[in-house]
Amino acid sequence: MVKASNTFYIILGTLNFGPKSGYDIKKGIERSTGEFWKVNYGQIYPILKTMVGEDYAVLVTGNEESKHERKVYKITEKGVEAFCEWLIQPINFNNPQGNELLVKLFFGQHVPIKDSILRLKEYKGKCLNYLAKMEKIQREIEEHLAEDIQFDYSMITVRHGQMTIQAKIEWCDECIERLKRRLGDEQ
Amino acid sequence: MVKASNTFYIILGTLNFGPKSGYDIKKGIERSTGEFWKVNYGQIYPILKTMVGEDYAVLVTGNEESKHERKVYKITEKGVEAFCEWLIQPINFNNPQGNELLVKLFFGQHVPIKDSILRLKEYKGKCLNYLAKMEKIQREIEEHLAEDIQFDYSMITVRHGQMTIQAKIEWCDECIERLKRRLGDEQ
DNA sequence: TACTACATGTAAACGGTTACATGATTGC
DNA sequence: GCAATCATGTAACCGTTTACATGTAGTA
Repeated sequence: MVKASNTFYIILGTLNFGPKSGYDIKKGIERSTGEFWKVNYGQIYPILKTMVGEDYAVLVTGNEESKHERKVYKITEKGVEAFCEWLIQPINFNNPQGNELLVKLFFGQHVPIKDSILRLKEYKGKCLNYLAKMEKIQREIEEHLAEDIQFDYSMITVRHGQMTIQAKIEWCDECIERLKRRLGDEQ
Repeated sequence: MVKASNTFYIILGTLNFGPKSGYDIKKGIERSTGEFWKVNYGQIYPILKTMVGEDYAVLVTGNEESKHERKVYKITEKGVEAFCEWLIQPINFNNPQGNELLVKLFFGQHVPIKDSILRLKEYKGKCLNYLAKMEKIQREIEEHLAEDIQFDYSMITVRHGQMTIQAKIEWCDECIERLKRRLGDEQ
């Protein structure tokens, strides 16, 4: 298996919903994972070329040589395998490029539900640690920066950290509940 | 003025709190803006070199030629000017590299309080629009994806968007209140 | 006719990350 | 003496963004 970027696999995952052109892929990603992982044509077209070269996808309509004709690509078996393999790889929760957790949860139908729940629990744990760290920083600011011109500006950033992380913790709980319910439905 | 990256100005802003070495800058950024803007030595040292070359900073201790001696840099008047100029430039709220709004609010003591409030109000407006968009997407999913295997996985990502944005809206309100209080204290 | 959306593609530039090299200082 | 931390620096690499080039199809 070739080592490839997350963007490579997100394109592969989009193709896994059904055959698409580069243009369709862009629109599709904008409507689905676009809020937490962005792609542009400068990445899509070269990646599509590599995918065909490496047999992760095949051209189903359009001519390979023509430059302005719509070309539709279909994922291959090898492509599906590589995509599913990538899905179960560990997540970098701090990737500044985009939200890997959300991307992999979005494609969760190709992964055991229990694994998605486990990921959410792992992430919730990290959030709780982070929240404790933020609260410690807040106390430090209140001790060392009280009366300082910087006080309010430091508090603004710390409160952002606390409030968004608190929301993520609640989101984890909601998602875990949602997936547990589905786990129950299946049996 | 030279066009420079946000990282350049964040380093300049850190230096604006007081003279520091490259090592200090790294530690300082990790403790302050590190949660929403990361830097590493591969950026810091070359940038510091440029800063001295362009007169944004000067070396106050240590020899320019030595390779393993601690070097402390101090921001110049030109550096302060460039930093303040950058601070008032429009923000790209969608920069995936880091959170420009948080960075510029953090350095808010060098900007009129009213301008920081205005920025928060502008951002809150964008959040409200985004929330409306998310709620529309949620309705679309409920209409078109009900009973679909993808339903829960799409809901997970949409709910993340809704819940984190809701937290950001509340954060904006809290920050606006905080800064208004300070505006009152000044008079 | 002109505008908009559809559609593909490349090259250069940009910025950030990683790996590596080197050495000084502090505390056990 | 050894480990950890302090400390500076470069080069290669990687992935994303931007600018540019080109052309088609539908519609007002």
